[in-house]
Amino acid sequence: MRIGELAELTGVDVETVRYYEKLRLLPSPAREANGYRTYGKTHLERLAFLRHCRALDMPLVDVTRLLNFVDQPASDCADINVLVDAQIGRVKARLKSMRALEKQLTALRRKCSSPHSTQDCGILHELVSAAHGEACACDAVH
Amino acid sequence: MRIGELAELTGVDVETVRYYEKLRLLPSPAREANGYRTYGKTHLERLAFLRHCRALDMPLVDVTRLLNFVDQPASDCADINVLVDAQIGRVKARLKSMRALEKQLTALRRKCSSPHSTQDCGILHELVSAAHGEACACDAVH
DNA sequence: TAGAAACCCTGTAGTCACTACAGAGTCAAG
DNA sequence: CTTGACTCTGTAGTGACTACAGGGTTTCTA
Repeated sequence: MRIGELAELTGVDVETVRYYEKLRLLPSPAREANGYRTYGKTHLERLAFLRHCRALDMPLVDVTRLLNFVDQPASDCADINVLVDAQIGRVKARLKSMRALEKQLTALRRKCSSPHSTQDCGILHELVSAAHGEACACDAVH
Repeated sequence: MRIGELAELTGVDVETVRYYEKLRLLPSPAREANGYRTYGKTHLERLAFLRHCRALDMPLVDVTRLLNFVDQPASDCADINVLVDAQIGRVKARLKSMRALEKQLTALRRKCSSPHSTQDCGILHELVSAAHGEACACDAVH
């Protein structure tokens, strides 16, 4: 299997496959006589695993560590839980701030419905007020 | 006011203030005889405005455009709404995927509670299964 | 069989919004 | 007088890619 096919099957960009190889997340594949990379089933699986972790928004350093665990089936799995828990923590925190953000933005948006000159724009007015230290619609929500 | 004080008042890192200046988001301040930057009230307000927009997670290009609107009070504000709406859209989309992500991760986490060898780890097993194209706990949720 | 389109290679630079130095000068307090 | 805190410029690093530039190879079509 050439790099294009592997990329197609996993939904990864060709450039990204090469990028993972450079970072040693994927083992260097064999080469054809012309220098083209050839991949096997193991590469496909490892890349699918990798993408699955990335779909869970795990940083590549964590994925690297998970892949090390996969390579050493006899080791203890406690560290895996720590890793996943940390990821859950990150996601929860981000989720919380995103929810606040959404409220702030919609509150701000309500300040201006019909188009008029920027001089009278409620949105801009709110944002400028904030610069003067006054209360802003988007602060109030929080 | 020197850069340290400005940074203190706005809660921005000193390096970041200089960074904003380099990107022309902040006008170049006057200099003391020794070359130190001196800032006035307008700088403070502009920087506060900037940070407020950043707190709403707006990209700096959008902030630049908003600042241009502030500088030209006579122009039409319809574009501001477009800009804010786009930001709301981005946040909503991100929120949706973060919610799904949280569910996926907690489903995955449930696969392994007590520590054992990685060979038998439910989490790793799920992740590897995914690499074989099988259903995974975290897919099911979605 | 010629030529074009699609693929592959390496290497480097760009993205975003900072952050972290290195290496130097300046200033205030003890 | 020296220590520490501040300031300066400029460059490089972060994370996870993405986008070339400038080549070579393969495959399809006319």
